[in-house]
This record gives sequence, C-alpha cells and structure tokens, in this order.
Amino acid sequence: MPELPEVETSRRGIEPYLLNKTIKKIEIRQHKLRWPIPKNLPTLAEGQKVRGVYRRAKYIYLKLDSGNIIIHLGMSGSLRICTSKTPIEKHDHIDICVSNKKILRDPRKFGCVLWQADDINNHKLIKSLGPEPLDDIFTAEYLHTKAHKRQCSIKAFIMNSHIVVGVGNIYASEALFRSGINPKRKAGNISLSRLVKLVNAIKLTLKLAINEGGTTLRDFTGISGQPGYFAQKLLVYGRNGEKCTQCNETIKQFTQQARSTYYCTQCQK
DNA sequence: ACTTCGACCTGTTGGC
DNA sequence: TGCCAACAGGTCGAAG
Repeated sequence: MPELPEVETSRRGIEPYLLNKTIKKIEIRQHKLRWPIPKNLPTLAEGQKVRGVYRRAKYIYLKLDSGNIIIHLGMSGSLRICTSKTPIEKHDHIDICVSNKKILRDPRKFGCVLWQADDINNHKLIKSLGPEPLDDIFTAEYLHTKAHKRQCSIKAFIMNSHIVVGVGNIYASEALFRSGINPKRKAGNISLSRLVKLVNAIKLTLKLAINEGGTTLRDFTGISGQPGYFAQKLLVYGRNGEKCTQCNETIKQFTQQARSTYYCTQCQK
C-alpha cells in the first residue's frame, strides 16, 4: 500500500501524539508479521520517552533513549490513533500506548515492527539503502553514475531501494510519464539530460503527493482514517484505456517485474 | 555484480 | 447471485 508520501503522511500524523510522550504499554496481539515482532519489545521500550518520530525510506522509527522502534507498513499497513474505547479490529496487531493508543493495522502482514538498539543506520534492513529522493544528494549525476551499463528497465531501476528509496509502483509510473521516458527503456541507456528531468519529476511527484496526504487507491488512510487525495491527480497510474492528459493518446497498461505499469506511448520515448 | 522470480498474507474485484 | 482466479501500494533472499 504505502509509498513514501503515504508513509510520510502517517509519520506526520502520529508525531504530535507521540513526541516527548512516555510509552506506558506495548500490547502485541499478532507477533507474526513479515518478521516476528520481538517478544521482548515491551520490556525494551516501556517506560521510555519518545525523543523523535522519523522516517527513513518507507520505515518509520521512534527514537527512544536506549534504541529505536522500527515500523514498516508493508503493502497494506496503516497506523491510527485510538482511545481505550476504540474497538479492536481483526488486523490490529500491536498497540503502542501513551496517553492515547497508536495501533498498527496490517491485513496482509507484509509489514514489520522491529527493535534497533543503537544507530538506526546500523540496522541490516536500513544500512544498504540508497539516498532519500527528496535529499539534495539525489541528483541526475548520481543516477547517471549508478545506471552505467545497467540492463534493467528504468522503472525497475528507480524502484530499486538500493538505488533510491521511496519510489514505489504508483510514483514510478507517474514520474516516468512526467519526464517523458518509456518505462521499458534500459536504465544504462538514458542521457544525463533526460535523467535531470526524471530526478526533478520524482521529487515533484512525491512532494505533490505528500501535500495531498498521499494516494488512496482502495484502503490507504491517514491516522484518523481519512483518505489521501492524490489519486485524483494521477496522470497515468490506473488510467489504462483513458486519454492521455497531454496528447489524447490512449494510456496503456502492461506488466513489468510482475507489477502493473501505465504509460503513454506517444509522450514517453 | 546484476537480474529475475518466488514467497509472504488477506481482501477485493471482475469475469464467467 | 455465486464462485474463483487474478490482482493489490513492498521487498527480501534465493537462484540463475
């Protein structure tokens, strides 16, 4: 489900409820997510103050004095703020309780909740990640160097978290459309000037989506259950058979790396 | 070193 | 209306 804008929307949503608050209790109903939630997480975290609510790639982490709680929402996860009266539903796997409760809900269990005792960047899942797309170090020159002689498609390339993080299936199609690049084109076969357009398109698309509270296709919601409004502004994703907003050509869909890609054959070369 | 692909799990959708 | 296959926002890790 969530790509970077949806994760950032979730982070911004929970931050005011958790920052500088003491974790009173952690209640785990379902340990079996993508990786098991550590059995001793309550012992490690209860009684500590939340010093920061951060995001790295699609991971949210809560910085405590003795370590970090790392949360990934997987494909279908969401976080919400609840009170003690909020009914617990089927896929509400873990509560992190301060004065209110924060609940991780994750129907498909592709997400995870983990503990990292020291610097978050030492964590196995995080240390090999590429740069943040909205960071200044993510440039066309960087992409150009990384793409040298790469045979994979440009879409697979920008979705590879070792190259750049946070670009998922929706925003990959959107950014490639905005930069006029055919998703099938080989990554190593794109000029620097076109990569300049691509990098700008990735940054712009993600920023616009964050401003809209993310994209709700079927079930993404912010912490209060509200949808994101960027779905209304998608230019190609999910629009196969419809007209291109720029040239009136019909938007096409095809499968790439077992994921749906949407593009305009006229605008993207 | 790079690329592809299966696996994880549940809910929803669309075609017959 | 009902059933069942196909598909869904992620990404690791094995295999080629």
